Amino acid sequence: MRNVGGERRYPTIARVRLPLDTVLLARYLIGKLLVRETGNGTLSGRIVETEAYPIGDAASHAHRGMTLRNRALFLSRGHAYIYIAYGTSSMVNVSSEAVGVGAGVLIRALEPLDGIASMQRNRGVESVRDLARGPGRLAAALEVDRSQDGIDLCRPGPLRLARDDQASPEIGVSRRIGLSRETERLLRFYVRGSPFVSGPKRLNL
DNA sequence: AGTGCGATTGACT
DNA sequence: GTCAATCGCACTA
Repeated sequence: MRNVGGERRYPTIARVRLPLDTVLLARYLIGKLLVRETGNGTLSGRIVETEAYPIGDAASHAHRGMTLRNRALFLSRGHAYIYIAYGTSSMVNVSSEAVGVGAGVLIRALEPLDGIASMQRNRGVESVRDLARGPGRLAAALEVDRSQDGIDLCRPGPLRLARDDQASPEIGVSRRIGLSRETERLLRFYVRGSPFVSGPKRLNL
């Protein structure tokens, strides 16, 4: 979506447009845009991979109740929950239910759009394909960390969601990645055929 | 105050 | 394909 000046526009997504269900939201977010405004300009990417962590899911950080770390999961749908995994990688999630209900959608990969040169600098990597292929990588590329935890992604600000008027991509479904206590439910969604999707090949068919 | 564990990544065989 | 680095945080006492 570009205007005549060639600059991409990022229309925000009203909260009421977000599905009121974690799994539906995970699917809905495929093809939408994640936009990061920094002092040095705009960084953005198309969401090509998500995972749902719904109500009652034993693997969800919200499963054992609200804590200092996970409280953003209990905000109304469309707020950022950001945490650090393995001491080094920040993970970007979207809260996905009503206020007081803990659930979220993990954004696992982006197709880089604007600010690619900045992302390459942030990641120390040239390959555009590898800039945001993986949850920790995309956070590093977009300069996202715990200081954006709790931000409303449905309002203008340093981190937000945006629409993109493109043909709806073909969405694939698989089990989730990287969980030790694996559930059998199909809670991972991705753009079929996209080179920007993470995960083993057999899960991306 | 101490312990154990990851919703990962990058380096390596 | 394997494997270890790394540290914030929840949990136990």
